[in-house]
Amino acid sequence: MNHFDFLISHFNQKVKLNEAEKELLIRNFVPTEFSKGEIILFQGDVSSHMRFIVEGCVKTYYLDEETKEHIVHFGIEGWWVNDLYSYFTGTPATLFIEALENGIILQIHRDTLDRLFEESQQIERFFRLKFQSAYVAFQDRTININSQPAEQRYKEFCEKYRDIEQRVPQYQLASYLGITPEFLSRLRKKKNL
Amino acid sequence: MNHFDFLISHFNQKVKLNEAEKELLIRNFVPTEFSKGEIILFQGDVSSHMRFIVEGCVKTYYLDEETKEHIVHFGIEGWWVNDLYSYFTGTPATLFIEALENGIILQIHRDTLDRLFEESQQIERFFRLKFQSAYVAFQDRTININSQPAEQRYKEFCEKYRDIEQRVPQYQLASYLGITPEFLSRLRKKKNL
DNA sequence: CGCGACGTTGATTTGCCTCAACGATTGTGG
DNA sequence: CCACAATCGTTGAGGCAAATCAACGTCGCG
Repeated sequence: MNHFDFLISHFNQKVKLNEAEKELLIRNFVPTEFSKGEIILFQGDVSSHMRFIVEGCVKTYYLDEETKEHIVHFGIEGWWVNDLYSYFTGTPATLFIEALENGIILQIHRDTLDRLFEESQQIERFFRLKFQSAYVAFQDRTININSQPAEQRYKEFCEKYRDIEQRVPQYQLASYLGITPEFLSRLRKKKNL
Repeated sequence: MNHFDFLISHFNQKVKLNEAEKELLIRNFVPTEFSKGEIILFQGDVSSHMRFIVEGCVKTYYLDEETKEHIVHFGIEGWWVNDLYSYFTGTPATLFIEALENGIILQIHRDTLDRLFEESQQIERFFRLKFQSAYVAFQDRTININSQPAEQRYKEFCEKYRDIEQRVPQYQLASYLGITPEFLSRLRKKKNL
């Protein structure tokens, strides 16, 4: 499947696009390759694109006191990645986005996307629905973090994102879960007995 | 100011409504009174309305193992309150919404609102923008919880929501901050020395 | 007045962190 | 193809933030 077919079928899971709208997407989303270790968005830069992962794996994180890495999200094929805060407000990003594998994203500039919204309510609707789910996922996560001990959170992550758990190093998973690599190691040990 | 003027000026902070659109809001939002202690949304029910607080103060929370209360949000005049997860997906709510004071909300049924979206792109846009900010606020909060100790979180809450801090009992604030009332008490004591 | 809701305080426990050291694996240049 | 470094996971000892449990003071209210 080519990149745009993937993008379009992704849209069609939420809304119904006509041919003209498909054309709009094809003409305005730009494919970009990235390689392992490459930083796609820098903290401090303004994020002015929406980015859809066609292939590969990325992490989104921020630095604590300029040193310690806190992972906020992972992303793989079929996910959108961004510092939405920066994208929406035009302020400098607090998050980095970095490639964990080689891959390809489709991206579109905010100005272009806003123009598409004027031309197609279906496209605007898609993003409304998308932001809704993103919100819901975050609410879920916040509830989870506050009410579950680390062990439970780890277990649920494995069930929910087996595909991601396999692809990222353990210390980064620990960072996502909000614990130290050492502690995660102890949890895993206990579990396997 | 009457309820609808308040609602309309709230919309106009984000989009530009014409007279017909204002009429749509006035005709389709329904004012409802609630009194202190009343439960506006029950866990287990499906949330099928968007709710805008015109007056009063509410808390949104869930129960942990059917016993312990975890507060997710507070809300006062000018805020929207909901279990968006339930609203978006039509599944039973995980959250309760309960009044901390007497007050009034304006509410609209999901089916009605979806119909308004068909009639007015401005109204749909307003909600897209609204969900964007809601998302951003949640991201901010998640980052905050993971990287700051309780003391710092308390301090920031007081600065940011002085109006709320004054209106809710201390043990509920503790719940929102993710700490025990006892520990919050110790923090406050330390602070005042 | 007396009861229940709320805040405070002390003693103890615990979940998770920090620091430090040590294998195992991978990759890279000589 | 080996040697060495770097990267990653594991293990142990000790420490700290915050929880738990229990008791007590203080309001406001029926």
